[in-house]
Amino acid sequence: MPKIKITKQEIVEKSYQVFRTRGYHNTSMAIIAKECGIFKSGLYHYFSSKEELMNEVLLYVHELSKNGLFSYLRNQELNMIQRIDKFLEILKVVHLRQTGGCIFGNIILETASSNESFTEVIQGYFDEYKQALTSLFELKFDKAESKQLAIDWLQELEGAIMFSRLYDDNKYAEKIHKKLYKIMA
Amino acid sequence: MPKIKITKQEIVEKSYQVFRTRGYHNTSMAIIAKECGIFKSGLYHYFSSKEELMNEVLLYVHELSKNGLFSYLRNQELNMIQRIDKFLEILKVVHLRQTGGCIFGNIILETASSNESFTEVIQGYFDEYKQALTSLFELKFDKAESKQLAIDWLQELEGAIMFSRLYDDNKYAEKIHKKLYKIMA
Amino acid sequence: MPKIKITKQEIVEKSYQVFRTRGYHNTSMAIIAKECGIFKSGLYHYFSSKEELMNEVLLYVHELSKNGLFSYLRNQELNMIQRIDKFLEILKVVHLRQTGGCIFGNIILETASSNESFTEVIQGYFDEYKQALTSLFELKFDKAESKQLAIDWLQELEGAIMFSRLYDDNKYAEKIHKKLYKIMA
Amino acid sequence: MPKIKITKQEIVEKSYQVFRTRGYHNTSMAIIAKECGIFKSGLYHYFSSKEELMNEVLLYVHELSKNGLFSYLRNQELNMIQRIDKFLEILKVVHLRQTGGCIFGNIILETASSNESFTEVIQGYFDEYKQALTSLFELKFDKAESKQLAIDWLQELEGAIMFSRLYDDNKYAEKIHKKLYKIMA
DNA sequence: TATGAATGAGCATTCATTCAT
DNA sequence: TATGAATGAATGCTCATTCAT
Repeated sequence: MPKIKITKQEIVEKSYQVFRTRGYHNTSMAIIAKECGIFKSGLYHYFSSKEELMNEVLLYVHELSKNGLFSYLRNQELNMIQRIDKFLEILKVVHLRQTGGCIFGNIILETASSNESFTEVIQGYFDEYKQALTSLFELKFDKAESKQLAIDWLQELEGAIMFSRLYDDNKYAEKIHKKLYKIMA
Repeated sequence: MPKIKITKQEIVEKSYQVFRTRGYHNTSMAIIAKECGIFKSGLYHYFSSKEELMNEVLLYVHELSKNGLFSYLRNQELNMIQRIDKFLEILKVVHLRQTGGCIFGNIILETASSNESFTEVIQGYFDEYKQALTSLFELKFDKAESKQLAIDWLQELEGAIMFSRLYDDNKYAEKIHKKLYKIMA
Repeated sequence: MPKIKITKQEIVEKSYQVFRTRGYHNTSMAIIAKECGIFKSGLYHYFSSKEELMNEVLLYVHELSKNGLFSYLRNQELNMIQRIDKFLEILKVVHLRQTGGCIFGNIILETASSNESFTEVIQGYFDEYKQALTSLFELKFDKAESKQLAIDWLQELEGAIMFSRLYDDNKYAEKIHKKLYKIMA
Repeated sequence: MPKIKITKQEIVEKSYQVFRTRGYHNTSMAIIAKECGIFKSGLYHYFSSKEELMNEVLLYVHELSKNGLFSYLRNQELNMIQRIDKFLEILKVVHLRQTGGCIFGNIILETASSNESFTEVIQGYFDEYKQALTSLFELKFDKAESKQLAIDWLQELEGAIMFSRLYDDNKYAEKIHKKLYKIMA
C-alpha cells in the first residue's frame, strides 16, 4: 500500500517554484498547500510561519547551487572552458526557463524595504556566488581583478534576467552567459 | 471655505512612493488612502482599481522621466559631458536615495509571471530609456553599436540598483553611473 | 424605506451581552457579528480589534453605571433609604438575571494574568463604584470607615455573585444586597 | 536507558498552573504539551479531551485541599488557634502568590454560562470547603450559625482574591484571612 | 463629490482532536 | 506507548471593491 506522503523537502521544492513565479506577498499559504496536496494547517507542522518557509526555500536553493552551479566554477579537475561549459549548462536550466527567473533577485527587490528578514540569507547566496565566480576568474586574472569581475558579471546577469523576463526573451540572459567566454578568452 | 483636497496628481505621486518601497502586493489601498489623507473609497473616484492606479503611477514616472532624465540625454543644446552630468545629477536623486530603487525594476520582477498588466507600460518606459541613451551614445558610436551599448548599460544599471539595495550600499549603482564617462571617453 | 442599520452603540450593547455570558476568549468576532446581523469585517469598521471592542464595552457599562447605579448612591435629593431602594432596584436587574453576572468580575478573573489591557478600565469602574458607595456610607459613618465599608461590601458582592452563578441561585447576591440596609440601620 | 517520562500526575500538576494563570479558553493543549515537554497527541493518551483534563485538574486540586487546607480546619488534635494558624499558612502559599489566585473562582466565572461541565466539580470543592470551615466555626458557634459564617467567609475570600488580583495587591485577601481570628476571638 | 458603511472572499495562523506507526 | 503527521474547522484580521447618501 504505497501511502504517498509529501515530505518536508518536497514542500520546500514545491514552494520554491511557487514563490519564484508568484513572488512572496502574492503567494498564500493556501496556494502552497494546494500545490502540495496537503492542508494549510499541515504546512505549520513543518514551518512555523510563511516567513520561515520562505527562508528555508532560499537556503535550499543556496544549497542546491553549492552542489551544482557553484561547484563547477571551482572544480579543479576541470579546465577553464570545461568549468564554464558545465556552469552555463546548469545556468540555462535554472534561469532561462520561463519559471520566474532568479528567486533571490525577485525576492530582494520585492522585500528589501520591508521588515521581512530575507536580506541576510540572500546576501549569503550572492556572497558565495561571487566567491565561486572569483575562483573561475582567478584562472586568468589576479585576485582583486577577479573579484571585481565576479561582482560585475553577477550584476549584469541579474539585470539581464530582468530584461529577459520583461521582454519574455532569453536573449538578454544568454548574451551575458556568453560573455563569460569572452572575458576568459 | 478653502477645503484643501488632494488632487488626482497628488494621489499618484504619493502612491508612487508607497508602491516603490513596499511593492505592489504588499501595498493595500488602505495604506495609500491613509498616506493621502483620504478615504479608501475616495481612491475609486479617480481610479477604477488598484491595478489602474499602479498603471497610472508607472505612466506618471515615465512622463516625469521624459521631461527630466531622458530629456537631458538627447538635449542638443548640451555637449556630451554636459548631457551626462545633468543626467546623472537626476539619476542620483531618483535611484540612490533609500526609497526603493527603481519602481519599474521592482514591479517587473514582482509581477512578470502573473496576470497583472504592467509589462506593457514598463516595456514602454525602458524602450524610451534605451532610445534616449542611444541618442547619447550616437555622439560617439554608430547607430547599431549605440543601441547595444544602451541596452547593456541599462541592464547593468538595474543589476547594480539591485545590489545597492541588497547590500544597502550605493557604491554599486554609482560605479555604473561613472561608467558612462568611460564609455564616452 | 426604513433601512435598518445597526449602530456602533448597538454593537457595543450586543457585545456586552455576549462577552458577559461567554467571557472574552470564548467569544469570537464571528459570534458577535452574527449576533449583530452584520459581517465580521463590518466590526472592524468600528473597532480596530477585539480587544478594543471589549474595552469599549467595559467603558460603556461603566458609563451606564454612572448614570444609573452610581447616581442613586450619591443623589442628594434622596434620603438614605431611598438611595438604597433605588440602587438595589437597579442592581437586581443588572446582576440577578441569569445573563452572566458582573462582566467586570468575570473579565478580570479571566484575563488578569495575561497581556490584555482590561485591568485599567476595570479598576476605573471599581474605583468609582467604591466612591459612590462611600457617599452612601458617609451618611452615617466617617470618611475612613465609609471607605472601608465600601470596599468590604463590594468584595462581598462580587463573591456573592460568584456563588450565585456557581449554585445558580440568586440568594447569595440578594443577601448581600439586604446587608446594605443592616449596615445603615 | 533511563528515559524519564512525565507521569499523568505531573501533567495534571503542570496543567493546574497553566489553567490557573491563563484560564480555560486561553489555554491550548499545545501550550500544556509544551509545558510538559511532550507532544500534543501524548496528552490524549491520558485524557480524552481538554475538558476532561480540566476536570481532572480540578479534582486534583480538590484532593490536595482535602489533605492540606481542609484537613487542618477539622483536625481534632489541634486547638482553634492552631487550626487557623495552619490553615492560613497554607492559604497564603496557595492564593497569595501571583500565580492566578483561585482556579475554582476563575473557572466558574469564565465558564458558568457555557456548556462546559465544570460546575459540578467546582460545587463539590466549595461544598467541602464550607463543611471544613463549618467544623472550625462549630468550635464556637452552633451548627446553623457556623454554616452561615462559613459561606459568608468563603464568599468574602473569593471577592477579596478578585480584588487582590485586580489591584495586584495581596492586602485584600490578607485582610479576610485575619478576619478568621476576629470571628473566633 | 466625498463619505463611511457594507460586502464577502481571503489572509496567516491556531485549535482540539485523530490517525498511523 | 510515544511519536509526529494529518485534519478541517475556527481564529482575529485585511483585502479590493461597491453602495448609499
